[in-house]
Amino acid sequence: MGEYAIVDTETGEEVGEINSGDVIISVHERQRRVRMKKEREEHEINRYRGKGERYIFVNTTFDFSDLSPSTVTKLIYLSTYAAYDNLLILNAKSKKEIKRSDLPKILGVSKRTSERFWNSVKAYYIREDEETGKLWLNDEIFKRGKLKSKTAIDYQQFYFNGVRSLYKSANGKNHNYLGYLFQLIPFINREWNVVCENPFEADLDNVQLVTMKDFCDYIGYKDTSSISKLKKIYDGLEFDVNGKKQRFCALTYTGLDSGTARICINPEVFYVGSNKGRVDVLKLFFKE
DNA sequence: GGTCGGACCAGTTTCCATAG
DNA sequence: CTATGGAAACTGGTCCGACC
Repeated sequence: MGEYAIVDTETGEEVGEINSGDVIISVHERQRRVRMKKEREEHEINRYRGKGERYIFVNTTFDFSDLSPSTVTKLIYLSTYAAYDNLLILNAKSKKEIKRSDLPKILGVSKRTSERFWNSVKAYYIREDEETGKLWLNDEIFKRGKLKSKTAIDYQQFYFNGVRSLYKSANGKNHNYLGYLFQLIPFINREWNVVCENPFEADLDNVQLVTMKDFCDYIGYKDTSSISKLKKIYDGLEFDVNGKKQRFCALTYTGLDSGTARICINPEVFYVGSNKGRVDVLKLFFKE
């Protein structure tokens, strides 16, 4: 059902329509995505792997922009329940499959909210086996286990422990803010875990960092008057790492202007770069 | 100029009623 | 009984004005 028409202001002719759920991105934004796709094809990386931790790869050519931020967060969290064949199971030992009716309990939301979540992911992101009720993640987006190195550059690596701990310690209202950053995964630098314009640049001098002001643009904030609120919220997003509290992301800035702050994501949640030493240094920023 | 905080509006979530 | 629609409550974003 069309809710709004797109009309040529000169001829008055109707040239298209906008439906509920459609997403509008600017020409500038679209050009950058095209450019980044090209960059991706020109780079490859050697992957650093964490100490026997479980993780899932998420295809970064998908930015989940057709989902609401809180839905993205739920989906990423749910993906940590995937087995190696992308079947969703409660835990690795019991192999008990997750059914649609289990979702409210796992996601920690009401039945109705779970139903709405399901309605937005069922078309593409998660497949339900009609006979058995088993749930499968779309393997174009999610992959567990080994990747062929040829395509490795296209994936971000999420750690189960970090994502789960983060999801559980952020109460429901903060799931939106987690989602904002999950949606920016295509813009996160592979080596340094900072939000930036050129995510494949390994040389720190050349990384074009994104400021809080740019971040507001990306996530659709109309002005920058909420930066200080955003800062407080992201500073307050803490989760448990081996018994110690850590921040989800670090906002670093020089001087007094927080509008120029840069955003760096805690590598305990996701990290795909190659250099373990860099990761360890990054971790310093997330301590209490 | 920038930051902060309150008021208002819009979007989300929950709860309940109703249909199937 | 489950699935869906809608009202009410709640949360988050914008606007705007006060205060550095």
